[in-house]
Amino acid sequence: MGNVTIKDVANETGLSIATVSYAINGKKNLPPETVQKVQEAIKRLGYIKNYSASSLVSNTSHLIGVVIPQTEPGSAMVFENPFYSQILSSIEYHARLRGYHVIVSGTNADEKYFNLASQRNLDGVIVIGAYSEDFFNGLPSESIPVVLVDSYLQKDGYSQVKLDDVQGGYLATSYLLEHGHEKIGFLSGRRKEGGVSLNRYNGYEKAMNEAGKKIVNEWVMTCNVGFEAARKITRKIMGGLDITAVFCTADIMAVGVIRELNSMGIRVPEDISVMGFDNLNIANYCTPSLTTVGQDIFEKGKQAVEMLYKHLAEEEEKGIRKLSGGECILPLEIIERESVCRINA
Amino acid sequence: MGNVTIKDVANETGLSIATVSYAINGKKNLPPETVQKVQEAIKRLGYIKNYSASSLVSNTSHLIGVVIPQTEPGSAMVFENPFYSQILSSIEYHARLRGYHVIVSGTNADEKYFNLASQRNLDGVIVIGAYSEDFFNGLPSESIPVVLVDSYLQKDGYSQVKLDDVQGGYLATSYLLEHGHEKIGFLSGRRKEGGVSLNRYNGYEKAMNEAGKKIVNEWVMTCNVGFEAARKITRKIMGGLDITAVFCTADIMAVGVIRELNSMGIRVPEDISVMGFDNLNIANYCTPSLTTVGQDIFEKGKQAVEMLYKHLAEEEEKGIRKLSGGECILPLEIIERESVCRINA
DNA sequence: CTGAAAGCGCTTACAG
DNA sequence: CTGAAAGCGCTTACAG
Repeated sequence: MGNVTIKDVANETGLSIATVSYAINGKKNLPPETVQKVQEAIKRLGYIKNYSASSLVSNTSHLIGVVIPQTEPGSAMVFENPFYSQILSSIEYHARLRGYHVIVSGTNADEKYFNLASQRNLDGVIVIGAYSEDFFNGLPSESIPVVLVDSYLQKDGYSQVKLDDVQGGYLATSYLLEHGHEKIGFLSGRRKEGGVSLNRYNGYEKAMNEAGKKIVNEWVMTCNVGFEAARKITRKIMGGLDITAVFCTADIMAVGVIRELNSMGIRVPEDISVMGFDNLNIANYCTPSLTTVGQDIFEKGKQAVEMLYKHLAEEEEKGIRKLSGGECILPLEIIERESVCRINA
Repeated sequence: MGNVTIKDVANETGLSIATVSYAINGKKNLPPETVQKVQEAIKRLGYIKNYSASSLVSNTSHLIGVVIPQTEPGSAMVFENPFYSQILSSIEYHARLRGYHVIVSGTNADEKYFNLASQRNLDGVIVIGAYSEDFFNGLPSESIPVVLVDSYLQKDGYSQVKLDDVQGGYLATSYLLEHGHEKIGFLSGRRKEGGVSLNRYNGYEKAMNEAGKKIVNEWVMTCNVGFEAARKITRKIMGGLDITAVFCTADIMAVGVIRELNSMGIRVPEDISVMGFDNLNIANYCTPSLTTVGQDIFEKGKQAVEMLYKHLAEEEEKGIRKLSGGECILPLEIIERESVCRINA
């Protein structure tokens, strides 16, 4: 059982528990032979540190919280969109490398998430996605580093990992324009002020304007960011539209669009070209495979962890709790596959 | 800050910390007015229980560990296969309903996972997938409930959540036979003794035997359980095989097969019918959509949590630490979509 | 270079 | 029905 304690190690070595603790944590610089004696005893006894105890006294738990949005209240977490699982796996991996464990959590609409931070003495929190302003109330903002991924909130003291979404929308649209498309649809989730969807729309608009192309109102479509919602809007609207291409701001939507166009007998890309955004695994799974704006999700998760870690290390070293509120903007690139073709205007 | 303690609540109410603790945990049955006084003070003060402290003294953390296999060592977690993210989301959700938090973790090949159980005082562990025998060494088996999901290890005292895989293989194959197929290929991961793949193979074999159909050696194919591996084996082997249908023991493989057949100009299902297993979301994403043996992943995650919870509740009530080592076998059903067609033999 | 001791915030026999 | 007190396993000034 895990009931070998620091006390047993002290007895075994003939040292005090204080010294054992110092040795374990590399605090005072003890003579190497003392440290070694302790390490040997630890191995011999199978000692394992009790984080509950150390967390209680030192106020650091080596635990980070990861929050993932819950679309349908009352249902499971939003793992319909593989984006979340992909970034979560990257976060877990990099946290582990740094010696942290990860508590994943959806959000109870009724309960304040950040209670968890106090209950568990979390060292930091990574928030993925967009939340309402009052989600962040009750967050001990000066006391715990928070990294926001893909959030459009501009909170002081919070670090951010994001994309240049305007640029992404611009890239995608330019790519379509270069391939001869002029009548280009746009499909996204709700375009909220400062949000990802609106930013990508702005990029789309910018590219269209620069190319001197008009955007027809009906080309701009909105639905939930999901596979089924995208199928539905494709069936109801997109099929009847006079467009040669559509830019979807999420791969999960683009895959839905392709799936439905296939069903309707509308050929992709011959009749309609489809462009996505994310470069998820599923972009390879559909036929035709999806040309998309690629973001590096693995890197995104890594950066989130690294930003957190930097704070934590600084805190420890200099005793600062002041957060820099840094920002990290990751690059984007076009990933060419089969869902877009060249046409002659 | 979260530094309102039980002591503050005691001061506020004029009660002792013991009584406050009793009130919070509903231990002795205190008079309702005492309990209410405490609850009011808690609300007023914004008291939040410190789990590090309670875990330290009571040896229960309200924390459960979830282990997910890591295919490529050194890379991220196996979220390539959406199965893992889907079940994880179900587990997190149901754990949360029960008041537990979830620590997700891949496995460092070098390190013993179960250290985590001691370090964090985990109340229980859910292990998803198959692991080598010595993964389980160092697990405090009598002291902490463990639920194995889709494991083929027969460990005493571990609960199991699984499928009737033989039955699943039988169902899939029978479905194909009923649709007139006789030359039916089989694609799975490595068929280890007692493992999921071998069991599904046995179901396949049984159905073929009962129908009086011979299985040709080359029809039985093996590759990694992944999209790319399935594509590759399709290109190299399956294309040249004299079969009219193939049963893949995982949707992620079936989707790879369909994708590659599409690329090769082999029509699905007209030239080759494809059958999957799992009923993941991606079964809808491909064209044609995938006919598959459906398991209820949401329910699987739920059962895993419930089995754990049952143990935990029993422990608390009767002080038993003896595990029942129960078993839960979930039902399977054919989900018809478009990737299988009827042929005339 | 090392140790005795206080204390982190809880829970839980035990006593009254 | 309620409380004083010990103790869970650590860390960390402080003293020597």
